[in-house]
Amino acid sequence: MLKLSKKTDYAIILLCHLGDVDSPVSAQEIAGNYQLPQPMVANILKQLGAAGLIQSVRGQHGGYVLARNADSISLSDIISVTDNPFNLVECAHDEELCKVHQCCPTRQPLVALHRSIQRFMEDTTLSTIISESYFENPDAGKTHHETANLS
Amino acid sequence: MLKLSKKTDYAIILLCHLGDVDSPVSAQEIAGNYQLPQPMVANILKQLGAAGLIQSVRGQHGGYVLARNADSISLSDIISVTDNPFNLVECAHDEELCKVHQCCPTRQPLVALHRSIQRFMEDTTLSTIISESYFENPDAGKTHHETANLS
DNA sequence: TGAAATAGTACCAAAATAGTACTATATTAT
DNA sequence: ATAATATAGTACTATTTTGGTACTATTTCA
Repeated sequence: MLKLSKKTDYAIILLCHLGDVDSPVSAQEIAGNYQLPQPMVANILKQLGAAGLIQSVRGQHGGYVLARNADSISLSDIISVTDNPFNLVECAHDEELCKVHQCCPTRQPLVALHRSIQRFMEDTTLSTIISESYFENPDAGKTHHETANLS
Repeated sequence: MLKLSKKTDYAIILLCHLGDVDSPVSAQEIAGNYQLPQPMVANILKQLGAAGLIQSVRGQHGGYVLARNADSISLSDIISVTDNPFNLVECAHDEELCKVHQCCPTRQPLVALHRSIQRFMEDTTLSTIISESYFENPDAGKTHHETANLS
């Protein structure tokens, strides 16, 4: 239906939270904070950890911290973990998947759209998202980053 | 999973076909031509008809023709019929749907992405798609239209 | 009047999404 | 030591969406 999954939606929220804090944050803590289902949050954090976007700290006062700088984590990275690698149309990365690629009218323009969205998602980083969210909810003053833009 | 449904994919193919022909084309004819399941094709055409994008001609030599000019049918129009109205994130058109809109970091950047994609889909018309498909499969010579572009 | 087409609706199966549960392991405070 | 609190890994379930089918009625024309 051409929308982001809740998993991705949640993941962005979680990562933004981690980007704001230095000490490890637990799944419970985040779930409580944003009123999200705790097991879901735990699962997503596990996946993000396995993918190397965040680092886990086990034990009693454990939790998660970002594994890299917030401006080197792109929206594309996140979506690759929580959805699948982005593919607007199946044939976007493999022309042979198309039954009618000899005469398919859709490939050219849809692949163009695919690439544009892809680039946007690569250019939009966690830094971008965090700074924009401050712009909207200015209860803290942080530096303002450049925003990737499609147009 | 952030991809177009088959229904949308098929719809674009069907509409492109109709855009190339003047006399009514039947569901069977198109299904056969592109090797798509006939009942699916019939259903999609029904929906496109109900939505006013194409016009039906009943009776023995009936079928469908475009109801309007190909350059006044946008990708957005098509997707509205075959998927749902496009919504990258639920809150894109209704902020109140967001449980955490007080502190949600995602809204601002994702709504920006939403709007960009939306605009692209409004700017890309059936004409665009048809002319680009000729560019890729040049077995006929037609005029070349401007292409909506995200970047 | 029969063949070929759309109109309308209802249905079904498979796949994806959203969310849960359980067991094991690591860390630390007491 | 050990209890408490955390992640790690995996497997499972329910709901929703998608993809596709079926059936009956109506229209048109040869």
